[in-house]
Amino acid sequence: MKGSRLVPNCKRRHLSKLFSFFQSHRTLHTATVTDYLQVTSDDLENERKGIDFNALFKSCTKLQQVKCAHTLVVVSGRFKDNFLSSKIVNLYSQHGDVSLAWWTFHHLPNKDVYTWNSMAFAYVSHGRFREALGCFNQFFSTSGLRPDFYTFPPVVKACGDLLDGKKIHCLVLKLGFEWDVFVAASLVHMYSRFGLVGDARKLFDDMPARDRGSWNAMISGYCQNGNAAEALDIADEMRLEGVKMDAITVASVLPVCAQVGDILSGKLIHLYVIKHGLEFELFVSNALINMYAKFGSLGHAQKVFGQMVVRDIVSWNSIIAAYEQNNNPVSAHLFFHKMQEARVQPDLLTLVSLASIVAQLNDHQNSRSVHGFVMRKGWFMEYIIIGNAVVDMYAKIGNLDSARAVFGGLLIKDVVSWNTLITGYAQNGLASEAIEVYLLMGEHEEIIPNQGTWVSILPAYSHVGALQQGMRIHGQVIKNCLYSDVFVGTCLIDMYGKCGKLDDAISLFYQVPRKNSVPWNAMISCYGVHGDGEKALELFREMRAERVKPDHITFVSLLSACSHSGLVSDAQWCFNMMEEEYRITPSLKHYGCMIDLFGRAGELEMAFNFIKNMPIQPDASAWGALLNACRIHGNIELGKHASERLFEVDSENVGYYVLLSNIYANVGKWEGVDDVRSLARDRGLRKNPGWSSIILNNKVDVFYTGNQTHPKCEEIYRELRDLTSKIKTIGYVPDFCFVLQDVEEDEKEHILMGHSERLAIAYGIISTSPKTPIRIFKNLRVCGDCHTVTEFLSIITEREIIVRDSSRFHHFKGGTCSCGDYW
DNA sequence: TTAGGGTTAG
Repeated sequence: MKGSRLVPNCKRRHLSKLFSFFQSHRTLHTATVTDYLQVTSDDLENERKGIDFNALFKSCTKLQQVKCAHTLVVVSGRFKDNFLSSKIVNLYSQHGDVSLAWWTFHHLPNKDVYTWNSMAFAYVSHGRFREALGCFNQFFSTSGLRPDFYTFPPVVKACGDLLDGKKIHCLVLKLGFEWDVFVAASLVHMYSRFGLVGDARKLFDDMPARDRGSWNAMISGYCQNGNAAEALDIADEMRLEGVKMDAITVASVLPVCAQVGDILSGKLIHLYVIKHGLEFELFVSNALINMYAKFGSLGHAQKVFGQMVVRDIVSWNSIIAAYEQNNNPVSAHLFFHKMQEARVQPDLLTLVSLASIVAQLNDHQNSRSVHGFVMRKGWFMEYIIIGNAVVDMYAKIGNLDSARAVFGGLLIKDVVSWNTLITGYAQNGLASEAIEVYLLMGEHEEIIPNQGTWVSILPAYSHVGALQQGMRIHGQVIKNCLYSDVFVGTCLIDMYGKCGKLDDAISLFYQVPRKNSVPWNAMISCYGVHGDGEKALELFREMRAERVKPDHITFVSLLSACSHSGLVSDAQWCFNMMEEEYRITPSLKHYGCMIDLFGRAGELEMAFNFIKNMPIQPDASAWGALLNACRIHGNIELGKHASERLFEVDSENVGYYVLLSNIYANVGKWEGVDDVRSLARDRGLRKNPGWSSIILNNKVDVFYTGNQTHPKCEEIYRELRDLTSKIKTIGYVPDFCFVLQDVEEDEKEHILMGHSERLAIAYGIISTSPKTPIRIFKNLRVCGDCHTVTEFLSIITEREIIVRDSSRFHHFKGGTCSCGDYW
């Protein structure tokens, strides 16, 4: 290397490294320095005298050319100068290369306090807290020097736990540095960081002098502990003492306004920001974007973002997350593109948002790209958050195999990882897999279940009707003092309701906070499932009396409850109120409920007119509801029309073919049944995996249709054959229109016999003592033939049989069912 | 010459 020839006194190895850096900086300034050194190469000793070292060094530092400055120090032989070397350490700590900072520091023979402080600070500013503390300990035990005011603040910041913090605090007291405003502020912050905000406040109150930094430390202490009221109070106190808020104060307080939903304070602070010219501060703008995003005020968030002169990765992440978290993945994705156009490199949090965007868009192709990008970056190894986000992404797009694979590959799993997978299975209707993962999680003692766990597992248990297991979770919830949590409470209400324990659901409902619509919706839905529309309406009136604002889900539950109970005029009252009073635009689900309501009540013309007048395109559920009504009331013509429209929008759902075939069969039009069968066969039926579950001795047994893998399979089928021949003697005739396969009658009977609820009922009969009631849970709706069979079974076995299907409870007793539906 | 307090998270 040229450089090493220039300065024979310097260590060749170090110089070559430095000069390669030096040469890579091809700025005008470095070129000047290089030329200057070249000229002096012939007789360094003589020429050295002529170099205006100080001027060059100053220019280098001013232009942040730290490597040039470093080279200058080394080639001029001044690297043993504490002042200069410490300056280099500081420069490196500002400009990225902490290892070069250490190298400079390490080769200084006689380090002074300033040098040690600089090195510790370099580590702290790079987040390498353990090394910073190590540096301090070494300084304290080996240097024999006395720390100064500058020593403590970075070291206090580096403390990883309360014990470290207290040790440093003792040392501060022992050496008498506690009244320095910087030292005191860092201690205040340290105590708040470890949750001891009271101790922090005591230190703050004892301070003889406070500057803005001290106030900021105390305010941020409250903010980070979620004490919003105290934070806002003390900000007020600060104002009264004549200390103005700066960018740091504002950036600390804004997230708290968002946290506690105090939009008024947030907006007042925004006004303050504008008035005091803080709106172009990066941290302030970023905090404003985040606050507005949490309030759902995307227009304001975008306005702040648009007015920013300088944006960093946090600004981009914030605006992307703003749209992503307010369910606007398209705009979020657009901002991601703009970020790429601006050549800003995405970081971990960008990818966390992107994973969610991809999931919301159900974009299978890009889900792979996100996964690949994260893998190439090696982030899975280090950060749980992104691993969990990818698991969640796959689960949300229904790719549970990939979700499971990514989950399995995570080196570290936390409770969120487990919750994510459980929720993924549960929300994709795979309740037994969700339960399996939950039980597996129980084998890992280090994973402590939390609110998210209960909220993910309870719907799975209620889905399969596992009352005992659900009750056990209720016990754990009480033990963990989460019984007043509105989300856990709502899941418990739902679980008791869906497991047939309506009374328990109600008493729990009156124990949880009922300020928002969530628990009300669950309870209204419970009444609906149990066929009690009147009670659902009564509860809705109570909700209005308590001034709780209903949402779109409230009305879906309510309308569906009315439709099953035939409460036509009440439903119309609700439907009108939804738009007129609550300004909720009806969605397809609401329209579907209304069509179902008119249809069940026999008002087929009204239902048909309602569809024709819909302001949005009717979907399969709308036509499906009409088709079902046609089946109930035997209207072939309208049924045919409905099915034609239906098959235009969804030609794959096997259930609709069954409905149509049933319409023809009910009026003896067997050629129509045959037509539907061949139509279904030609189009290739999508098989709906139907299952039923039964719980015996705290164990859930799940039966799939046609399932032959159960250990007691033979006994079950034998019992079913016996029972079928018995019920035939008292009038049962199999209804083959529920079988769409074009096979012989024997085979059709066998297919019907394999329906999952029959397997579950037969298993219940052979496994329990006579006359014990049997409870079955089922994911789809009970087919008409199974309904008839169960009515007969309730006669010959003298048992109550309770079947909860996807929409309601059927209580069979003495040959009749409580559901009131026409089969 | 060096220090404290600040924005995004599954």
